[in-house]
Amino acid sequence: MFLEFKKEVEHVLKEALLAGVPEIVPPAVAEALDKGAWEPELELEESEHADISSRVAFSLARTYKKSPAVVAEEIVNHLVIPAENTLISDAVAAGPYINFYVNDFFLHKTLRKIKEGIEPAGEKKGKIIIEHTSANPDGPLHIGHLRNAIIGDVLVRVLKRAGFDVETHYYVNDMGRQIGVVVWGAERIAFDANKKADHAVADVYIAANRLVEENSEFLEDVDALMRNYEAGDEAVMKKYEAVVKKCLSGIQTSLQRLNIRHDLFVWESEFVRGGAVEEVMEELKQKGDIKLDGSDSALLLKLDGIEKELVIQRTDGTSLYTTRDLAYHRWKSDRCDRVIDVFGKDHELVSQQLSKALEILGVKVPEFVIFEFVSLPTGSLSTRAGRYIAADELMEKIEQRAYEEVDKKRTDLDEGKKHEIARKVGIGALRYDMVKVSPDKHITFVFEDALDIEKKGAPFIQYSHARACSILRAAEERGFSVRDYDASLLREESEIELIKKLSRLGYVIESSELKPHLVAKYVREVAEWFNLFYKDCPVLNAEEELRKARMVLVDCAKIVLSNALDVLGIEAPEEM
RNA sequence: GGGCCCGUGGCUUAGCUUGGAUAAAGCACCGGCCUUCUAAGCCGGGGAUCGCGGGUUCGAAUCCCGCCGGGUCCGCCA
Repeated sequence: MFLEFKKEVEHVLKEALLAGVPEIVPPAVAEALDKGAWEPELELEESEHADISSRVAFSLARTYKKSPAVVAEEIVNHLVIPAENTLISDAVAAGPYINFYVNDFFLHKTLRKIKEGIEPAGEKKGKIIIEHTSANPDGPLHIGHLRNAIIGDVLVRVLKRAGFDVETHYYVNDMGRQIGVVVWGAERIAFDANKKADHAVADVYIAANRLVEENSEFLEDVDALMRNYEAGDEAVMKKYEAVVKKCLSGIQTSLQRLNIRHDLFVWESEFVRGGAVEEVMEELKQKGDIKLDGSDSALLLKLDGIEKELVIQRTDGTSLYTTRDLAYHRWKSDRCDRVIDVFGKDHELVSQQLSKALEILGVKVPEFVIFEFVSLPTGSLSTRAGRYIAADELMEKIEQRAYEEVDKKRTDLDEGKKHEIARKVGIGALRYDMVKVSPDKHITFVFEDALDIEKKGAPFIQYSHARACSILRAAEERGFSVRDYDASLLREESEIELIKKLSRLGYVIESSELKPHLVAKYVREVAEWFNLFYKDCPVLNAEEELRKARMVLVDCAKIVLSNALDVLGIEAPEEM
């Protein structure tokens, strides 16, 4: 509803500017005005002093040669708020600011719209393909992957809500050396059948890697495997497929537990065998600034503004990761309107090279969401040094920690229920922790902090939701129902502020599309306001008419909380 | 060495795109609140030279330049 209010303010303010400005504007602007071409900058901003505020008077003050406060006053004098069917109650000049306030109709309409159901955005805005996680299939996910996966997944959810048709990809790097090592290792080391598939693969990878490092002839075996795989040798392909699929099945189990799913797993080898990589290479040779590296003739591509040339083909003629990625991006680009990649900071240069090369090919350049690294107090993550925390281990511990909490607080519940709540709270806390911070902020992962359910993260929000559910449950038990209600009875500050907060869901989704942490902040604020309302305003014990109105408000808060949590991929428990 | 990112109370952060109304939260700390819908909650308190130094501006956490500290990348790896 807030979006509608904002639009109306924009309209009204613009009309006022067009009506009020002419006498004093400079000739150039006056001329544009005559042609109807002047698009005034409204400078609207959120404000603690109003529901929305404009500081346009500041910038006009210069041309007016009057003080901002006087200008604001004059604009307000020209401001006409429609007599009816408006969401604006008032516009006042507060010094240099023009403050706009919502009216009762806005509040009523907000509740009505929420009760009718949260609309998943009216018109379709086009198709987006978003790639995230894409961890190499040589072992389980660790915390670094987790940040990628969770940011990516929240982005997917935000964009879907914003009205896009979203397809999620996991790009499977099945052609790298490390996969070759695993496949080689799988021929002589058995997978531990008692372990989760991806962990079993990691064991073999680590063991095989050690053997290969100690013995260079093994290395040649691996190279041979890689060549044969790229060439499409049937028997080798079968071996690869078995290993990669095994690992992916384990990874998918982890992702599922996190409430994340991908629509498509795209194997990079498809682009080699399907000829797409070859096509890209040929085209780059024609359109790009190509040079040969020495006599051995690896192919280098010069990219605008980037010091280092990009190697697009090895001396032996085989392809490289980046070239295959180019083919993948061209394919994606043909199938959608926007391409979004969630990459770690270490891939930033790659993303720039990718963009430049795609420009040469005339392919739509993807949008990148680059997130900074997750490190441990002991230093940066390193799989080889054994300095990492597996996602599975983390989920296990955090759920267990959540269980202890539920067990302590709800002795009345049965085990199944307690475990279910613990799962929702634990995973929710983890997801919230990963997404609440801006992607370009470096994170030091402290295990104890992540396990600390007490901090104002997901559990706090889920708790508000559970409280709302609890009131509605109790109301039902007492036979209270609401057919008609009078929203104008909601006059307490905490009631009005809560409604205003609820009205912003659509606005937040709209305005934070590539900034998932803003959604996290919003949900927390809704929960805070709900808690204030909960404290201030008894629902069940209120006089009948007021009770009905408050029940509606509780219901709306519940709806917004669960929807906003869903945008974050966090489940909303009915009780905690 | 060069590119990119980060640096806001003791700790973790929001605000920076588009400069404006007392710099906003959480954790921790101190003090209050369970005979009323779940205290995983609420209220109050102390605590910030917005890394440092210049500049632009009527006005800078926000824009520009320099510096310092941390991260990351700079493979015929992925």
